[in-house]
Amino acid sequence: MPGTWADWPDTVTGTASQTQLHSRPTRPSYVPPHLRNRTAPETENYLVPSSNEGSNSNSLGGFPLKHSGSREIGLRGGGAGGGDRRRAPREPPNPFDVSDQLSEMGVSEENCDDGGINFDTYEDIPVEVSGSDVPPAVNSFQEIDLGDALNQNIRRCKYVKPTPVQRYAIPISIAGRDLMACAQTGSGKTAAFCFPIIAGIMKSRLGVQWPQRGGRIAYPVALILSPTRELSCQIHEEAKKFSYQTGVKVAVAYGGAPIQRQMRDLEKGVDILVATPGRLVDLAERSKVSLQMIKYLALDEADRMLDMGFEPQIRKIVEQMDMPQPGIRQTMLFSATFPNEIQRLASDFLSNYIFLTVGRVGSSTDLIAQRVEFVQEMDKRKHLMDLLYTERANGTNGKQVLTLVFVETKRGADSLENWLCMNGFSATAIHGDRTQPEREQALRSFKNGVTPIMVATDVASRGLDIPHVAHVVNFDLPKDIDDYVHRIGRTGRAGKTGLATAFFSEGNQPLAKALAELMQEANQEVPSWLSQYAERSSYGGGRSRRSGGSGRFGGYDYRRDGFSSGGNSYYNSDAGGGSGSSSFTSTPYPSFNVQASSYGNGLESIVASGWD
DNA sequence: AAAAAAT
Repeated sequence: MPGTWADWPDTVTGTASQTQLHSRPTRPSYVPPHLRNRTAPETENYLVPSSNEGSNSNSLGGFPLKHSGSREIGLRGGGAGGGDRRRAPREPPNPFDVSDQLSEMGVSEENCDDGGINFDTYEDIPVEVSGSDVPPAVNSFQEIDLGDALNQNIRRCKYVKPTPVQRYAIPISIAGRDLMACAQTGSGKTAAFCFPIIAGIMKSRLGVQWPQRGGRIAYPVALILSPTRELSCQIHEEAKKFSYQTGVKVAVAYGGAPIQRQMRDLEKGVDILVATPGRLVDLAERSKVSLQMIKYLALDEADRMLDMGFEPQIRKIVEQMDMPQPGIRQTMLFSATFPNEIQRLASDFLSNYIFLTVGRVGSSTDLIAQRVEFVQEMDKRKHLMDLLYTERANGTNGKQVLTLVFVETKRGADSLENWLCMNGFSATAIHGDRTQPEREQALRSFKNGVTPIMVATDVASRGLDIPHVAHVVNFDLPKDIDDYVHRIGRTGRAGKTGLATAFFSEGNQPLAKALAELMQEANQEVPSWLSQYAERSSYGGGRSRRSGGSGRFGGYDYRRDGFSSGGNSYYNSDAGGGSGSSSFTSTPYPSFNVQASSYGNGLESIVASGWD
C-alpha cells in the first residue's frame, strides 16, 4: 500500500497526480449496473462531506470517480473496506460513502441502515433507571458536549435525536459511571456506548501530546467485546463512522480471518479495539496488544459473554490480564436480556453501576407479530415451504422477502439450506462450521437479497443488524426463552414491523410456559393449545418470571430484590436511611433511586400502568 | 444437548 497520495479532488485535476492515480493498482472503474449511466450533476454528491472542495469536474470516464469500495454498494462491507482511494491525507476511508451515495441516488433507506429509524415508535418506550446519583437524561445530542467532529458524524449518520437508550446511557457514561443496560441493538445501543468513548478519548487529548504511535505493542484505551465475529465486524463498521476525522483509531480483531493484517492494524496504533475473545487472547499472548491502558470496557450481548461457554475467557481477559480494575476503568455492559444469574456474575466487573432498562423496541412488542404453530417434526420442511410460497405470492412482484430461518444444529442448517435450494428457493446458511469467508459471504448475499432466505444457528441470533428482515422463522425453537427473544429481534428493527413464526413441536414442551407468557406480555394471541402445554409444564417448574422479569422490560435490577448480601459496598455506603444492609429489602433505599421515564417515580406505577 | 470462540 502506498503511503502517500493526495486528496482526490486535486488528484483528478492535476496531471502529475493523474499519473499517480493510475499507478495505483486499484479497481476504480467498476460500478455496479444499477449505478451506471448517472448524469453529471449527481457527481458532486459523491464527495466526501468534509473535503468537498471539488466540483462537478470530479468525474472520470463518464461517471463519478468512485472508490473501489463501491463494489460493495448495498452491502455492509465485511470488515475490510480497504482500497479506498478517496481519502483525506492520513485519514481512514470515509465510512459514510455507501450510505451517502445510496441516499443521493434516491434509493430510500432500502439498503441504508443508518437512515430509517422510525422515531415515532420510540415515543412511548418505557425506561427505568436504578442506582445512586443517576445523571439526568438528555433530549438531544446538543445537550451533551460531544465535540464538533463527533457531532458532525452524528449528523452524517442522520441521527436527529437520541433514542431512549442513548438519552440515558450517554449522560451516564459521560459522567464516568459504570452501566448495565438492557436494550436491543436495533435501539441504537452501539452509538450509546461509542459516543461517550470517542468523546472521552478526544477530550482526554485536549492540549496533550498525542501518544506515540507505531510501537510494537498496541495500547488501546477502549475495548469492545462481542460474542460473534460478524457482530464485532458490525460494531467496527459503526465505530469507524462515529470516529471519522476525530483522530480516534478503531481496529477489529476476530478469529477465522488472517491474523497478519490484524496485527499490522494494531501496530499502526489503536484507540478503540473491537474484538471477539479468542483472537484477543491470542494477540495478547503474542504481545501485540496490552490492556493496561484500558479506560473503557464495553461488553455487547453481555449475557452471552458471561454464559457458561464464554465466562472463563471473559474472566481471563477482564481479571487475569493487565486490564485496570473496576473503578479505574469504566465498564459498560449491554444486552437485550439480563438474567439475574448473569447480573450477579457481571457485578464482579462493575463498580457502583447504574442499571438501565429500556422497554423493547421491536422484540415482543407490537412491532413484531408473533405466531406459533404446532408442527410435527417430520412436517416442518413441508410447512416451511408453504410459508415461503405464501410469502412469495404475497410479496411485491413475487419477490421473496428476507426470511431468516433458525435451526438448532449446524448440520441441520446445512441440510435445510440444501433442501431449500433443491426446491427452488434461493437460500444460504450461516453457522460456526463454515469458514469465515463463507459466513461473511452468506451474510452479504442475504442482506442484499441475492439469497433472500438464510438458514442460521444461534451464531446469527444476537446483535446482527440486518435491515429489512421481514420474517424470522423458528424452525427449531431454542431451549432458552432469552434466545427466542434475541432471535425474533432480528426483525422489527429500528422501529419497523416484522413477523416471527415459531414451529412448536412435542419436544418444545419445556418452553411452552415461558413462550406463552412472553407472547401474552407482548399482546400476542396465544393459541389455546399452547396455553394447555404451558399448564402442563407449570407444575414441573421452569422459570416462571423470565429474567426475573418485569413485564415489557428486558430486565430488572437484581440488586433490588435484596438478595445480594453484604459484599457489595454499594448498599452500605449510604449515610442516611437504615443503618444495616438488611434494611434494604423491599423499601427503596435512600441512595438507591429508581426512576421511570417521565411517569413519576415508583416502579409500581409503571408496571401497573401498562404500556400498550 | 447445542452453539460460539484461537490455531
